[in-house]
This record gives sequence, C-alpha cells and structure tokens, in this order.
Amino acid sequence: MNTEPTRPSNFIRDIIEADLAAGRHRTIRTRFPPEPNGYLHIGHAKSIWLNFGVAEDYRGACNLRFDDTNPHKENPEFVAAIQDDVRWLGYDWADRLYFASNYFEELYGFAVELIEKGLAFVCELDAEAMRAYRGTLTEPGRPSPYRERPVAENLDLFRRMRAGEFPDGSRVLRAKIDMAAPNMNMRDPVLYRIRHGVVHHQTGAEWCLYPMYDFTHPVSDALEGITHSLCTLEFEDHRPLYDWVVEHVSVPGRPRQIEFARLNLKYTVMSKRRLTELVEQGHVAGWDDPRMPTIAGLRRRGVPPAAIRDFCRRVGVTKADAMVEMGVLENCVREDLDATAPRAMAVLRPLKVVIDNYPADTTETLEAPRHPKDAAMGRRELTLAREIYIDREDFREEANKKFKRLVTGGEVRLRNAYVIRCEEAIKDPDSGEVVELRCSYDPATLGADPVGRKVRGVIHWVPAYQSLAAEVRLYDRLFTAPVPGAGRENKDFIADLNPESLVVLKGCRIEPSLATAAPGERFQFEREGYFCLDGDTGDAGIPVFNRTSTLRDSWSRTEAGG
RNA sequence: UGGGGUGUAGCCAAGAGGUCUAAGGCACCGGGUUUUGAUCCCGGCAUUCCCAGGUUCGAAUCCUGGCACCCCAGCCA
Repeated sequence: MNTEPTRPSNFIRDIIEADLAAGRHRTIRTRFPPEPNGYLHIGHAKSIWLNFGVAEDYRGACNLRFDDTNPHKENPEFVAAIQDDVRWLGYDWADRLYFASNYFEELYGFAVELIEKGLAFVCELDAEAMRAYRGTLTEPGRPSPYRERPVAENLDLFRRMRAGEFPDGSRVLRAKIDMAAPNMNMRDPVLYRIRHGVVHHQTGAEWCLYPMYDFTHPVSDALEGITHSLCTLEFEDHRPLYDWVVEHVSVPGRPRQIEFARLNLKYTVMSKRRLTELVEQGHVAGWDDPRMPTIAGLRRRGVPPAAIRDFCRRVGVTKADAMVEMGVLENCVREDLDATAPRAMAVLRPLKVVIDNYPADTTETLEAPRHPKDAAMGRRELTLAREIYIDREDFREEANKKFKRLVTGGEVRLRNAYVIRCEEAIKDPDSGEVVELRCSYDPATLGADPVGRKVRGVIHWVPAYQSLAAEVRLYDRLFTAPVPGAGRENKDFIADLNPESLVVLKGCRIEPSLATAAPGERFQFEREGYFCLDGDTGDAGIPVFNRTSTLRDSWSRTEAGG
C-alpha cells in the first residue's frame, strides 16, 4: 500500500498537521462510519480513502464503525457486504470493528446524565405537533409544553420508555437547547425515539429505545478516542450540536468534526435512495451490476481497487461542491490496466476468413508476449489455421485511405502473425451480407515486413476451430444525462436511464489461452478494451466477459469527423 | 427579509501580499515512435483568479459591498 503515490495535501491534512504540531494530539484516530442500509458506492470510497489514508500517513489508526441506530433500514447483508468492500479496496481495520449499537448502554447513561443536568426532557408532542412548534427557517420555534418538566419526572419517564411502557411515537427524549436558534438543529433536537417490534441485527430485541444520529455520533467518536471525525458537508449545520453533546456529557474525549464535499460523478447517481430504487425496481441486475457506481459493481466490472484509490487521490478533498467527469475514473482504470492486464485476442463480431493458400490439414503454433512492455508476464501460444475469424468491423469492401484495416484487394497484418490479402468477399445471395472472406497470406511476413510495400493496418484474429465461444457484455454509462433527473418533473431520474447501457454479444470467439482464466481476472483484448471474466456463465456454460473500459479511440473520432 | 457553506480554465484542483504575465491531473488540439488507430514521447491549452469598489510600491491572496450556487424545518443518517 505504501507504493502508492504521495497523497496530495488538502485542508484536512493541514488541520491534522497543525493539531499534531501544537501537541493537541500525540496520535491521530479516524473512523469510517457507514450505516448498513445499503451497499457502499464510489462516494464512500472517497471517505474510506480519506479516513484510512490519513490515519496511515500520520501513523494513527482508522476504525470501522457501523452507525446502526435505525434498525428499520439496516440488515446483516449490508454489514457483511460493507466489510467485503472496504477490505477489497485495500484497507484493514484490524481488531477495530465497532458498532454504535455496542454503546447503547453507555449512550443511555449519558442521556440520563443530560436529564440530571436539566439538559434533556421527555416530550409528548407527536411528530406533527413537534414540527409546528419547531418554527420555520425564518421564524423561531416555541418551547414544548413539556420542556420544564422536573428532573425526577423526566428520569422516571425515560426509564419507563426504556422499559417498554409507552407505544411508538408517544414520547421522545429531547435536548433542551434553544427553540429560537437560527440553526434548526439546535431547536431542542430529538435524542431518543421509541421503536417496538424491530429486531436489531446486533442487539436483537433488547431495546425498544433507539438513539438518534446526532446524539450517537459524537458519543461514539469520543468513546473510541477519535481525534478527527470527518464527514460530508451536509453535516456542517450539525457541528454545533455535535460540540454541544461532547461538551455536556462526560465522555472521555474531545473529537473534532471536519466536513468535506461529497463526491458527485456525472452520468450516474450516488444517493442511497436512488441506488436502492434502481435495484428494487429491477432497472439493474443487483447492487453488483457492473453499471452501478457501487464498489461491488465496480469490482464486478473489473475496475482494480488501486484505480479507485488513485481516482480518490486525483479528485482531491475540498469543501467546494464538485461534479467530476467520468473520464477521470476511466483514465485511472486504463492507466492501471494498461500496466497490469495481460493481452489477449478476442473477436467480438466474428467474420470467417479462409486463407486459401494456407495448408488445410495443419495448424501452426505462434508465440506472443502477454504484455508488450512487461516481459516478466511471459508469453502465450497462439494457434494459426487455414480458417480464422476477424471482426466484422475490420473489413470493408472498399474504403478511403484513412481506413487502415482490410478491404477487398488490400493487405493487413494479422496481429502476431502474417500479412494477408483479401481476394474476395463472399456474400449471402439473398441479403447481400458479407459472410466470408477468401484471403491469401504471405509466408515471408512472420515477424518481418513485406518487401516492396508497406502494410499499415494490424487487426486481431482467432482460429476458427481452436478458439473458444464466449459471451461479452458491453457496458456504457447508466444514464444519458450528466445529472440524471435534473430539469424533469419530480426529478425523475429513471427517465434518464440509458437504454443501451448494456449490450450483450453472445457469439464471440476468444483465443485458446483464455481457457484457464479465473473469474475476476482482467485482460486487455487487444484493440477492443479491458475485460474481466465474470462469475456467471452464458448459454451452454460459456464464459462471460464484462467490458471494464474501452481503449482510448482516436479512430472513431477521425471517422465521425469525416 | 433565518442560519451554515462554496465560488481559480470544459471538469477536478494547487495557491495563504511580491518567486503568479497562476502548479498538477482529466478533457481537448497538434507532432513523433509503434505488428494494439492502444501505450509511450514532445508541444499547445487562464495577462487571469464570481463581480464592483477600496487598502498597498505591489492582491487570486487583505477590507467593503454585491451576485451566483449548495445544505438545513425526519421521532433518517
């Protein structure tokens, strides 16, 4: 992990360095605090990278803590998936796995402390009434009629709330702060609510009283000795409340909350609500659908964890709302995969080629490097035969000089093999479609340029009978709009789904050496892109490859531009 | 007409009174190498820092006043 390029400076690191220099802390402690109510996405990756990275750089530690105070939305599947994803990203929390629910008893004690100090009270206003009392953004709220209840009564009521004597929604515990505060979060915020009949994934049926985030988070941070509690910008308004809790309750630490801007990516969505909707309404195949911006989706797509870390580093950490282009991620993926992915040949849309002057009853074994710039990756064997497949896109009956591939009467280099000439294109008499090419090859061109002429194009190929059948799934951006739902009625992001985000190619042929590939292995199919072997199999058990990314393609631009 | 934030190139982002006629990355535009139209290499790409005043010998950096955008009225996190 330390072979990674230096993490650039940012305002959070500046704060940490200043704190260290001033002797406010001897060592740094951070935490990544997901709520287990969904899968992690690339926005979380930024937080994970920041929290674990900063801890690593300043020789501190980062805890993994599940913020599990709302049993209605949380479940063990998410708890497990989140751990898998953090680990896969390359981070290790050692024995520091925590749950906010582990602190329920302490939390309860601190709530009692607040009541005893006259800083919290049991309120019987229902949700609607409480909203009315809260006031608005421009008008102050009014105090709850229950605000001045005696301490002893509050204590008794709170104990009975825990004991299960009151139904859901009948009572809450509230902090007594300031109903006229311009910051809505300070208008006597709710600290505890009653939830009967839910089985919490960690604490079971032990509690019917659950603490709110604003109370739980600062206490949990303090209990764990967190020095810097990093969170996203929308919690900025909560910081005064965070500080209030830390100050008024006898916790052992003084954590400091620092907010940074969350990651936004064009052409995708990042909110848990929207991702959940995509999954539950079946717009994608699941949380790990390769089109999803989830960590699980990116993993299945073939994106290497190092590319995600690099992406986080490049994007930076600031307080300015940012909308990052997909191109940055794609570049990180290509950069990593160019260096690490073995090369192979795969023909996605096969067109049969018969090399007429090649002996019919033999094949030839050729060798090719697994990587053009990394000899250590070794070599692989290719089988050349009289009948091969090339991609339909690499042949045109006629074309102008810019088309560097095969045309009738023209020559092209078969990658890692000979130069061939197309003598004739055989067409289906009914449809006129080209169904086969009759070619000849020049035996003198293996590893050597032909004499007296130059061949500009190189195309990939596979042997017709020795190659393997495969299914290839081509992925494109999930949405057609840079900000899905923007400008639509009800922000209807579903309407911006890209109908061509997935194209399945079933008749593909891949080179024989791919027979031993294992699920999760990544390759560059030369001239096509980067692909990752999926765990699924296609028709008749054939392997399935997911396209992680195309190669950069200046040809399509040239051609489109005329 | 409340509070909290943010504004540097198409997209991110350094920068903290002079070394800024403003780093770096992505994108884009050339040119070179190449048995991947890939990679790689070389070059180009903000006289300008949301706007307007002001302070100063000197400002993206300080002051004042505007403007724009984001977040907040869950017994969600």
